[in-house]
Amino acid sequence: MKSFIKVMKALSDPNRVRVLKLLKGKELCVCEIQAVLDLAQSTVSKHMKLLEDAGLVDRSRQGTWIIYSLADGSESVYAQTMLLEIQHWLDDDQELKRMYAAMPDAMVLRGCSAKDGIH
Amino acid sequence: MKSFIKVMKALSDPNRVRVLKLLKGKELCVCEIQAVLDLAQSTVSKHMKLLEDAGLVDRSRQGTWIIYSLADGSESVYAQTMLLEIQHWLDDDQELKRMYAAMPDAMVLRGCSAKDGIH
DNA sequence: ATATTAAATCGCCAAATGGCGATATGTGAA
DNA sequence: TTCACATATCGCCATTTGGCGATTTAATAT
Repeated sequence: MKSFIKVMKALSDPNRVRVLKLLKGKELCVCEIQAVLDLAQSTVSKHMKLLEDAGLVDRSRQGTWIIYSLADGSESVYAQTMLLEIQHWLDDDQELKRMYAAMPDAMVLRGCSAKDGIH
Repeated sequence: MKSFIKVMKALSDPNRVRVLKLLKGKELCVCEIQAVLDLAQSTVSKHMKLLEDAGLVDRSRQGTWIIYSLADGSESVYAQTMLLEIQHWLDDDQELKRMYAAMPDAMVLRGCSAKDGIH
C-alpha cells in the first residue's frame, strides 16, 4: 500500500507529470527540465527525488550532469503500469511541443553532443 | 491534465484507497465506511466527495442513506483505468478481511436487508 | 408537526506540500 | 589547488490536505 501511495502522490503534481511527458521524448538533465518548467533549480531537484523514490525515473551521471530518464518499472509494479498508461494518455500532446519549444537550443543539443563526445 | 491530476490526488490517500477496496466487495453507506475506517463522519463525507468528483465512485439514495458504489468509469478514462488496475493490485488483500471484520454486523446486513425490504 | 437518523457543509487546527533563495557537495578544467 | 558548473540539501514561507466537532439539510417514522 505504501509504495502504491508513493506513486500516486508522485503523479499528483502537474509539474511532475510534465517531467514524465518530457522524458518520454528523451532523457534530460535537471537544468533542461528547469528551463522548460521555469522553476527554481532546487524545486526541480525536489520533484526529481520524489519521482525517483516512486520508481518512475532513473538517474545516471554524465560528468557534472545528472541525466534523468524514464524508469523501466522494475522498481515498482505500480510505477511500471502507470508509466505505460501515461504513454497512452499523454500521447500526441500539445503541451509537449510547447515545452520543447521553451527549451533553449543549446540545452536541447546536450543529449546529442553527449553521445558525440563533444561536450 | 486537470482531470488526470484529480484522479491521482484522489488515489493519494490510504483511507480513500481503502474505501475503494471496500466498495469492490459491495456498495456501502457512509456510516458503514465510517465504522470500518474509524474516522469522523464529516471526514468520511469529505473523502467520498473527492472520490466522486474524480469519477471513482457513484452515489445513490436509499431512504436516508447515501449508498456509494464503484463507478463504471464512464465519467473519466483515468478513473476507469485506475479502477481496473486497482482491482488487480489489491486483489485478495489481507487488509480487506480485517476491515470487513471491523464492520458491525448490523451494518454489514444493511445491503441484504435493503434488497429484502426488511429495513 | 415533531423527532430521529444519515449525510453534507462549515470553521478550525496540525501536518504535508510546493515554491523559493542560500548553502553544501561533487565533478571536471585550468 | 582553485575555479566553475550542475545538482542536492537546508531553512523558510504560503497553500493545501486531512482530521475534528458543530451545525445544517434531507428523509423517514411517530
